[in-house]
Amino acid sequence: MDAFFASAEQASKPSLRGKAVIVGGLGPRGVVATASYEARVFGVHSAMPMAQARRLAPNAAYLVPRFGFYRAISEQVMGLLRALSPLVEPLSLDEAFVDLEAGGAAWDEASARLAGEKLRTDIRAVTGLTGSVGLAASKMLAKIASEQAKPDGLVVIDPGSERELLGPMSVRILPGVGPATGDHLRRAGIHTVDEIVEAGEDELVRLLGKAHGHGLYAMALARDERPVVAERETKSVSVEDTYDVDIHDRLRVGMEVQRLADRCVRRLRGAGLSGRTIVLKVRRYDFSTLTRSETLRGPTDDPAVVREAAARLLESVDTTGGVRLLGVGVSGLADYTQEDLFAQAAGEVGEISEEEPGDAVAAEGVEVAVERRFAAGHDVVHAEFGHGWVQGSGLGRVTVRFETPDSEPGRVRTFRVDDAALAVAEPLPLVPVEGGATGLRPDLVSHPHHP
DNA sequence: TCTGGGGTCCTACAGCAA
DNA sequence: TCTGTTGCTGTAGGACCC
Repeated sequence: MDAFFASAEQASKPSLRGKAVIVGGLGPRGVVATASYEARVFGVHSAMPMAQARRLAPNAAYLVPRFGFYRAISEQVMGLLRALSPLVEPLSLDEAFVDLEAGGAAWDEASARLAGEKLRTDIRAVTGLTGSVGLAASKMLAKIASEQAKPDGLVVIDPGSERELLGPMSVRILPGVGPATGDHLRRAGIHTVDEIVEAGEDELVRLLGKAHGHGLYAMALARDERPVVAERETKSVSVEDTYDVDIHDRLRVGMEVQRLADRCVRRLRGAGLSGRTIVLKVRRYDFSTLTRSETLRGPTDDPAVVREAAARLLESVDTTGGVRLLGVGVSGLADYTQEDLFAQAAGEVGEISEEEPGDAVAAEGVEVAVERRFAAGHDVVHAEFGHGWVQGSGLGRVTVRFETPDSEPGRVRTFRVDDAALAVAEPLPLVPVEGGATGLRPDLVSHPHHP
């Protein structure tokens, strides 16, 4: 999908179409998740600190991501992909590999092109958004092709033309070559894919180590036999928070770790998993990051056990100077809980403390909590004016723009945050669906409502 | 106002066992 | 019995990806 989060927001909010839209964390330490193409003109791109984005594009619309909304759209698209082949490997909410041959959906270039164009048409019809398709003989090349196809295009890499295409390109297009490896290669005088080939496999292994060296050399020769894998097992579950300001108080650090442990266990249990290894992650004031881990005798999904392990791990960490991030994770997963049978028999399995919004309210005050409820970009409904979205909030006020995916750009009105006529609402489907049925997940859908 | 959150994979090293 | 090799497990860190 093209600029997925930003495009979904533009489709949802007519007044943002054709405008610079930036989706990401809005706090003082947020980063950009997705910038619309209009915002990219200003130099804004993914992973850029939000503060820098605001300097580059002060007049853009800044929105918080709505993952539930994106997930619903993603599931529609993944459904279309699975109709092409059972071998679909999602990489993220907005990207997937499809083995067209395995699905019998394509057997040569012409049939592949046809399937790709039909897919693009279907994506547009079902979601109202544009997607791009890359067609090639391997995952690496399909990925490169889809990058070239963006936005709203289709690119085929003909079998036989791969080496010629790849040769002059930067090493950075190869999967697994990021900033660090890119620098490493550059210092060795290797800038292009051709220069990797010239350097030879032995030299690459010497520079980058065994796995990476062999792998990259193969990629440079356009040799990529990695299969499309439909189901991959989860290997770890983790949660982490970056705090708006560093935490210095050791007691507070301990409390945060407990909350993260609970959140992590909630996710673990939600997935029906348990795990043996507990990991604590600490990022300090100077951005230095360290992890501490402990492996238990057997897998657990007991919040008390995870909390205690995390607390023990914290004891070995020096937090003087302050911490900016804390995280708790569990790996060594099993899909059953062989676990603490003794504790269970004794009825000692801990309870997970109740949801945190409550805690946050207590800690930060009602004003902030209410403003958080009306987060920028989220949908609301007003008894008199109908469906809209929060354009901004602060000082006890919420500014709402009243419009829906299929309306004209709407008008803006401001309310008090405690206005009884104003309530949080679910996103509306981007494409009107006949017969009352809707394409979105039932729990994300509310009824169209016009002011 | 520098730098999110959720993952995966690889490497290196220590300790232990065969 | 001592020594060296190998392989596995646990731990820590780093790179990369979206």
